[in-house]
Amino acid sequence: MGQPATLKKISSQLNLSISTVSRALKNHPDISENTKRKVKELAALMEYEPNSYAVNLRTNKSKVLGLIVPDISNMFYDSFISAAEKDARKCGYSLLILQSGDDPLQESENLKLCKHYRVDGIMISLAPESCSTELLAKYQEAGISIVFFDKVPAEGDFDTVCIADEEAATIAAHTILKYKKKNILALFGNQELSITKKRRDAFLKILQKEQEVQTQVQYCTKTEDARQQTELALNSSSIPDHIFCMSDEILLGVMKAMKKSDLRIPEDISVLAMSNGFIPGLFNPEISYIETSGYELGKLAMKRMLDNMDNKTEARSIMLPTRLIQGNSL
Amino acid sequence: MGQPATLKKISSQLNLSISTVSRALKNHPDISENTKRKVKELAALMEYEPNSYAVNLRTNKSKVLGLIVPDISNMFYDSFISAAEKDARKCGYSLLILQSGDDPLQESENLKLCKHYRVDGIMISLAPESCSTELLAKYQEAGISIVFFDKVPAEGDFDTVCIADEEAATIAAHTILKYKKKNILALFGNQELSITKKRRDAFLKILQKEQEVQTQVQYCTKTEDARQQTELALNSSSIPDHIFCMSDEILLGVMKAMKKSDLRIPEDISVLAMSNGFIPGLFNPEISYIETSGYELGKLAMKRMLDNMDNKTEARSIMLPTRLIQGNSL
DNA sequence: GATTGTGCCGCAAACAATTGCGGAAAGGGT
DNA sequence: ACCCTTTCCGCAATTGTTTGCGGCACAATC
Repeated sequence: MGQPATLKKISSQLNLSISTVSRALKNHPDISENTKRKVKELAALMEYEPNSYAVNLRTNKSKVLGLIVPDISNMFYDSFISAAEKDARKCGYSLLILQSGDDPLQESENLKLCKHYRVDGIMISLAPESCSTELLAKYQEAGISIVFFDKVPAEGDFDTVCIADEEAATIAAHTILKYKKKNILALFGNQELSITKKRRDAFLKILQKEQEVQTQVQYCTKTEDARQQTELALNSSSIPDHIFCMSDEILLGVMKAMKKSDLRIPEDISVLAMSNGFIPGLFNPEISYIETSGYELGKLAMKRMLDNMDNKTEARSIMLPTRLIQGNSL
Repeated sequence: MGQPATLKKISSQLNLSISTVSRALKNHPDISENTKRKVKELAALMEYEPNSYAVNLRTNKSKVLGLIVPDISNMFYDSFISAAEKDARKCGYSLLILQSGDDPLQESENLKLCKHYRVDGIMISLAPESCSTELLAKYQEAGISIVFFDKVPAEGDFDTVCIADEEAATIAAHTILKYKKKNILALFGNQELSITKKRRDAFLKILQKEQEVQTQVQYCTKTEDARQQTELALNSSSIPDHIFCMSDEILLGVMKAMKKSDLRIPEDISVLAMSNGFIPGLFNPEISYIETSGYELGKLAMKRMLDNMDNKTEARSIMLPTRLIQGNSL
């Protein structure tokens, strides 16, 4: 019992051929009920399980999907992964999860790993300055389904699933206007990312129509940057009456700076964020936010991947609708 | 170029045998330098890569490790996974990550999946009421390295890696005594878990020696439970002068309740938690905590796993030391 | 000229599962 | 007695890689 059971071992025990055992276990009509019963009994006893390597070798399918994210340890991505894993499991797929660490080099290494493990599909959120799209296009040619999510390529004919960035930013801008805010500090992330550009452009498109509204845009890649930017603004001659945060990381920095000031939310200054939902609830008052759900995006992306592998539908972009979740910060 | 390159294709192009090509690529001394050069050039051109299924089939090794956690979307586990993935990659291993959802049934299904994919090792944090230890013992017999982490089995001769729970709880208790607290509300998690028992017992062992110190113990499985318990205590006739939180989830519930009251931290009531480090920094004042680092535990567990697979050392329990991180809540 | 040695390479089996094809045995019909 | 059908099963090839063994050809030695 030490070594795992194989068809060969079962067949030699029963004085049958390997092929007969294989067919018996698969209910092939050629095999008599009597033989089937005996084979199945022994197989169960020996805890036989087909060797997945051998099966994969023949079928050239692995039932494994590659999932590449910048960092697993991240509110957004971990909920994405959590959702994706659950839905993948339901359809018999497992996930090979790899981190790029926002490094283009490591990203391409990850892709090679996916190739090496011959995954059936790859879901990827790109690193900044990624140069992996050509490689991915080649993989797609070779029959691997590719789904981009969240950080998607700006160009190319690919399957993408992402937050409805323009819509979300538009909702945010309209909400801020509704509350008659006039002096807005808008904090965005890495301005190289298309996600940042999309959100910023849609946001500004609304606000710049209003002549009496002042909007100051700043970019901050990290929480600490956001804290400093906020502190600067709060100590400036024209203190903003509203702060907009493009992400959870930025919101955290803003709130750290707010703690040090004695401005009240929302009486003196209001706050609106775009968030996965966890962080805004931690503050008092709870921060209003436009929901950008990693969990929902994970479900959507996995659905797309599974559809894709069934019936090679053509490439298209899918957006996850967003909505305003009201806290008391506005 | 559509189909992936194989030894056979290379060999037929060069009029060599498959075995010669294989040996040439592996720098076997039997093969002439001339042939090696030609083979390697064509292999590079055709982007040859050994079929991992075929290799695995022969070697019966996969270079994949199974990693089973209750939920990926969790502060502690996502930092654990992040660390584990990085270190695994360095040694040529990849991770198959599965979620049990704290469900014993799904946990055993995950284990079967690991078996099916013939992983080289399994790292697992057990679900409550798990009944997987026998199965895991069997897998270990079959040659799969098993490392338990965080939620480890109470009994059995296994490799375990976990937070030094007793030490952490002891530090917590001594810290609380140092600040002369007399009326303590101590909130613990699911009392079925050995992690809870260990922390509670070590904690109480110190505090119950002190006659003038009152300690009220409550169990709360979720954030909301913790909030309710805290609210109850704050509205009771004897308001505690200190709250101890066994975990981040509990700390969140406590702080939600605290927001509604006008008690000041640390003047009116002090707080000490056990935490991964992220949550305590979000509050004002920052909460003091005993560090229970998922990231460090991930590094430690992966090291143990890799050691284990190299030189079958005997089973042992490893503890990750902890320390007090001072905020201003005490 | 026959033997030995060396360099270079191919055959075939092994890993495990799957499957088209063919074949033996048994039964029934003429 | 012969043929045909049905039932049940095995042979062998296939997927790609690895490896022990053996073998061919050419050169060197006795």
